[in-house]
Amino acid sequence: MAHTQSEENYLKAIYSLSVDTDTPVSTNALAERLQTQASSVTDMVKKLADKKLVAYQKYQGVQLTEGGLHSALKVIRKHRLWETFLVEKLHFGWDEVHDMAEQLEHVQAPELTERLNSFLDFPAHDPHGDPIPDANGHIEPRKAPTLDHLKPGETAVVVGVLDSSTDFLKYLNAESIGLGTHLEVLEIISFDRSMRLRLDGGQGQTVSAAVTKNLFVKRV
Amino acid sequence: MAHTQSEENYLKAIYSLSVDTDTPVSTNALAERLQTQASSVTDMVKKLADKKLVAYQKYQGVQLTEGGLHSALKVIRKHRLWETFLVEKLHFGWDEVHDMAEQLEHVQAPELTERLNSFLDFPAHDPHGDPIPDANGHIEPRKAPTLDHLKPGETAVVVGVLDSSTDFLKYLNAESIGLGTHLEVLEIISFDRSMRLRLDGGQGQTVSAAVTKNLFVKRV
DNA sequence: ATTTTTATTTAGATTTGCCTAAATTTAGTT
DNA sequence: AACTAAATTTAGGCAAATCTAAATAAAAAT
Repeated sequence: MAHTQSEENYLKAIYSLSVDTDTPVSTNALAERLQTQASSVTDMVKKLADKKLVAYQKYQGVQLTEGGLHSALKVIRKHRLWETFLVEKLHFGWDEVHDMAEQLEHVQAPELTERLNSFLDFPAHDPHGDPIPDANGHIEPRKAPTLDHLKPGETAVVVGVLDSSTDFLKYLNAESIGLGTHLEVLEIISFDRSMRLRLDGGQGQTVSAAVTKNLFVKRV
Repeated sequence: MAHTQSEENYLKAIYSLSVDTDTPVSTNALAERLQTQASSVTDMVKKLADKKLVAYQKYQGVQLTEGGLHSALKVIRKHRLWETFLVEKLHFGWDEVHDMAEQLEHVQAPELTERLNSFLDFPAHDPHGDPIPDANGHIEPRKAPTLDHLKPGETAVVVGVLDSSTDFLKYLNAESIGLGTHLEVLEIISFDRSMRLRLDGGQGQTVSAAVTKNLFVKRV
C-alpha cells in the first residue's frame, strides 16, 4: 500500500504532466521533469505498471490508473498542506517552500496529515493558489482563467500561478504581484501579447505574455 | 556534508548507546537497537569510519568522532523539535510522536529547523523531558536523578523519562503520571525496590523498580 | 591452556534506483 | 515507399543498504 519516495515522485510527475490534457505522458517528458534518464523512467514505469498504479504500453506513454491517481493526490495533498504550513505558520515566502515540501510530503502518517489540515483551519488552496485535495483524494477543478484571457478594461484579482518555479515567483515578488493582487487591464499590445496593467490602483506597468499566461485571475 | 537517512540513524543510535557510559558501542548492541543484522552494522560502521564520523577498530566497537557527535546532535535536535511541535501544536500524546519524528528528523533544511524552533518558542526540552541541543550542537547534560534515588518522605516533580518506549509511556498515561506530576515517596519495599507513592496529593499507589529507575525527578 | 561459546567480520547475493551504450521502434521526411 | 531522425527500450553495470552463511577472533568456561 505504501510507496517509495521515488515511486511517489513519479506518480506526482505523471499527474502534473497529464492533468490538463488527459493524454498519456511520454517517457522523455517524465525524464525531463524528473531530471533523470529516459532509461530510468522506463524501468520505473514498468514497476509502477506491475503495481497497477499506471497503464503502460511500450512506446505509447503512461497514464495513471484510478489507484495511481488516488496515490498521487494523497502526496499532492500533503505537499500543499505542508507548503501552507510553511508559509502561514513559519512565515516563509511562497518562493521558498517547494523544496522543503518536497521532502515533507513523503512522511507516512495519515493522522499527521489530518491534524495538520485541522491546525491550518482546513485550507482550500495552497500558497500558490493550487487547490488542496481532500482526504479522499477529491480535488476541485480549477476554473479560473489565466490573465491572457482578459480584455482591456476588465478588472480581476490574482488567485493562483500556473508556473510556480522559484524564478517566476521571485519575479512576481519584485513586481509586487501576489495572491489577492487587484489589477485592471489597461491595454494589450497586439505585437507580442504583452499587457499594460494597473496593479492595486497604482501606476501602470507592463508584463510579458509569458507572465499573463501563468497567472490565474478571477474577474471582479 | 549531508548524510543518508541510514547514516543518520546509525549516528543517533551510537550516540544514545554511548552517551551515558562514554565507552565504545558493540556491533551487536547497534544491531539490536537498529533491528538489523550484525553484518549490516559492520558494513555501515566501516563506511562511517571512512567518512571520519566514527572511530572504529575491528572487534573493538565504535565511538563517535567530534564530527560524528555533531552530526548526531543535529539530528537529535530536529527529532526533539518535531516531537515538541507534534505535541504542543498538533496535540498528539507523548506516546504517539516517536515514529513521526523519526521521519521528520531527516528533512534537510536548516532554516526550517530554526523557524520551527522559533515557532515553538525556543523549547529547552522535548515532551519526554529530554534536553534539545542548540543549533551549535550543544546539549545541556541531564542532572536530574531518577526516582529510585529518593528516600521515603522526599517530594519531587517528574521532569523526564529515561525509557520513552510507547509501552512505558502508555503505562504512565494509565497511571496518570506525566511531566510535572508531583509525588511524595511514602515507602520503599526493600524486597523488590518497588515504591509506594502519593501522586499529586491523591491516594497512595505502588510502582515497580522498573518504573522508578526510568523516571527523572526534581526534588521540591 | 585448551576448548567451547559468543561476537564479529568476510564473502557472496539481493533489491532499489539509477546510469551508459547499443538496439529497436515510431515518427517525420524526402 | 524507403530512409533518416527522434524517442524509447533493452542489456549490462554500479552503488547503497540490506541479507544469509561461512570464517575468524575474542571471551568465557572447563
